[in-house]
Amino acid sequence: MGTTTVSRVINGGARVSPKTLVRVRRVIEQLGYMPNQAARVLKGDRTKTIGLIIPSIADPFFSSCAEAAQAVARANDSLLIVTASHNDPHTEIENINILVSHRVDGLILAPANSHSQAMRDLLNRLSVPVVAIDRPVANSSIASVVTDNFRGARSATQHLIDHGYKRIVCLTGESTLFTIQERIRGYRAAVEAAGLPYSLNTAIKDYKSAEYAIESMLAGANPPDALFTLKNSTTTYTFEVLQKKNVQVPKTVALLGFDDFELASAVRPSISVVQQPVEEIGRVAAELLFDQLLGRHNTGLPTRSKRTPHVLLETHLIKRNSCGCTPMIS
Amino acid sequence: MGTTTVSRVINGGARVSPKTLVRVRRVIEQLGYMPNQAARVLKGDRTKTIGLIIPSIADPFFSSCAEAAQAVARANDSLLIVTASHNDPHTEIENINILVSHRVDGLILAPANSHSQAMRDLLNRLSVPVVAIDRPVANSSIASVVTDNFRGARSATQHLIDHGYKRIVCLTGESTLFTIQERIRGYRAAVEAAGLPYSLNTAIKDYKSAEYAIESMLAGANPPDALFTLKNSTTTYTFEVLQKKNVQVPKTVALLGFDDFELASAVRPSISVVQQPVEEIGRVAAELLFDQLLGRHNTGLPTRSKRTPHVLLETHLIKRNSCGCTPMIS
DNA sequence: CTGTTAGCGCATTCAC
DNA sequence: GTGAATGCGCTAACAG
Repeated sequence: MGTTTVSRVINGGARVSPKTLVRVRRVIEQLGYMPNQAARVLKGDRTKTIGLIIPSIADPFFSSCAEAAQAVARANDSLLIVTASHNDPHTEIENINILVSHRVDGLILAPANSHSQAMRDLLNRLSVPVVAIDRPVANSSIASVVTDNFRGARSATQHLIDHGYKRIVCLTGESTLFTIQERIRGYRAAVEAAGLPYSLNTAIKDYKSAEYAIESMLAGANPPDALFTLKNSTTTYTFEVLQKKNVQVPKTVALLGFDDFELASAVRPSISVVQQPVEEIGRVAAELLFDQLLGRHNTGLPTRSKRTPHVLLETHLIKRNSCGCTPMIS
Repeated sequence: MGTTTVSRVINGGARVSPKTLVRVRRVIEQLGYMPNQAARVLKGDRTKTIGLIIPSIADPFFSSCAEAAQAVARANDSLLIVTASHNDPHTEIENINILVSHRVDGLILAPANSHSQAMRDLLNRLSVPVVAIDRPVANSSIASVVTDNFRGARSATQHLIDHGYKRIVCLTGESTLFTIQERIRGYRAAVEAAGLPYSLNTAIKDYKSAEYAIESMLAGANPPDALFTLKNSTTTYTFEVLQKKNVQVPKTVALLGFDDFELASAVRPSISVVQQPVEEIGRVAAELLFDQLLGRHNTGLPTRSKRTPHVLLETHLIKRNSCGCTPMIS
C-alpha cells in the first residue's frame, strides 16, 4: 500500500490501474475515510473556502446575499463561511483576522465603517482578493458591488413629486451608514430640483421614536403629505404608527419606502418601495471574487476595464398603493 | 531567532523574557502575521470550527437560529460555518462530508429527512458530536433540540375551540416534514377531543393554491369559521387571500398561524400565532454541542441524565386579533 | 502503474 | 529562557 496511490485515487484516480482503483475506493467507502483538508491546505493549495462578513445573519437583506453567494461558491467547489460584524468595526476586524487565519481564498464584506483607516490598512495588507458589498471602501482600490442608492432615492422622491405631493418628509435611522447617506443625497437632489422643502429626520430608531416624530409632524403647522422612509425598519414602524393613528394612506399622507420586504404587498394599503437586487449583489460579488481568484478578467469586454471593478446595480421602483398608485395587480 | 519562541509568544507568551516578547510582538504586528490554522489543525488540535446545516440561510427562522448559534460559538472561541441543504437529502449528505473534510469539531443540523437511513449511518460513523435541531433524527441516539410542535398546535387549536369556533380547518404545505406532521397531530388531538370535525388540506404551496382552497371552502356547503395555518408561508398566503376577498377576519373566519413573523403585529387585523423560541433553539443546540465537545455533562443535574439529551422547547401562544381576541396592546 | 522522499507551518518534547 | 528536532496528513517530484 502506497499513500501516493491512495492520494491519486482520491484526486480523480489518474495513472492507477483499474483494479487498485476499485479496491482502494472500496476500502475508503468502508472506512468512511475523508481526506484532511488541513493537510491539503498546508501543502500550499487553496483552501476552497471564502469568507463573507455581514452585519447580521438574521437580516433578510444580507442573508439573501449570503444565500446567493453560497450558490456561486458551491459552483466553484468552495465553502462559504459567513460571520456577523453587527456593524461594529472592532468585531469586523476580528472577523477578518479569524477568516484570514483560516486561510480563506477570498473575502466578501459589507464594511461596517467605510472610512476606517485601520480596516483599509488591514485589507490592503491581505494577500487574498476582497470584494466589498452594499458599501464601498472609501479611497481604496477594493472591488465593490453596490446598489445605486442615490439614483434609487432620487427617482423614488421624484415619483412622489410626480404624484403632486408638496411636503415630502424623509425619515430614517442609522444616518451614519454610507447607504443611508446616499439615499439622503438622492432625496435632497430631487426635492431641491423641484423647489420643494427639504425635511429630514434621522432619529427613527424604534417604534416609539417613529410614533413621536409622526405625531408631532401631523399635529404641526405644516404637516407632510408624503413620507419617504429610507430603511426597512423605519418603513414598518411608520406604517404601524399610521395604521394605529388611523391616518389615511395615501390620502392624508402617502408612504414610500426604500427596500422591499416580504409583506409589503400583503398589507393594506400595499406599500410602494424601492427594491434592491439583493440576490444579484451576493451573486455578482462572489463571481467577481472568483474572477480575481482564478485570474480571469474582463471576459468578453472589448475595453480593458481597470483591475478593480466597481459594480453599481440599479434599483427598481415597485409601485403599489401607498404612494397613491393604483396598480392592476393586487 | 527560534520558531519555538515565536510560537510561545503567540500562545500567550509564557516562559519568554519580557524583552523578546515585546520584540516578537512588534515584528508580528509589523508583518501582519497570522498563524496558519491549517498547520495547527494538522498537529491534531481542534479546528475551532463547528458546522451548521440548515435548509436555507435566507429563511428567517433558521437564520435567527444561526445567529444565536454563532454567538455561542464565538463565546467558545470557535467559528460557525453555515451551509444550506435546501431540504434535499443528497445536498445534505454532501454538506456533511464537506464539513467533515474541513474537520469541524462538531455539527448542528436540521435533518432534511428524519428517516433517511443513509444519513443516520453517516452520522453514526462521525467521530464528532452532532446535535439535531428543529427535527430529531428518528431512531437514533443523536442529541436534539426541538420545539414541542404537538402541544403548541394542540393548545392553539384548543384556543380556537375556546373561542367557540366549530369548523376549524387546518391548512399547510410540505406535509412530509416532521414538524408539520407533529402540528397536524396536535390539531387532530384537539378537534377530536372536542368532538369537532377534522379537516386538513396539505396542498397549500403558493398563493394560487391558497386562493383556490379558500375560495372553494367558503363557497362550499359547510364553510369553516376558523383557519389554522401550520407554517409561515401558508399563513401569509391565507391572509392575503382573505384580505383580497374582503373576508372579515375574525368575524366571518378566524385565523391562527404557527410561527411568528415580523409583520404579524403590524397588519390589520394583527395575526395571532404560535411562537417558537427561535433563538433559544440555536443557542441551546450550540451549548449542547460544546458540552459534548468539552466533556462537561449534566452540570448541576442531580440525576445522571442519559448521554444524549433531547431538549423539547415550549411554544408560546401570542394572542393578537385574528383569532378573535382583543388584547390591550396594539 | 506504483512506491519513496520531502516539506508545507506549527506546537510539543527535550536538551541546553 | 531558549532553540533544535520531530511529526501531524497530504501531494508533487522523482525513481523504480
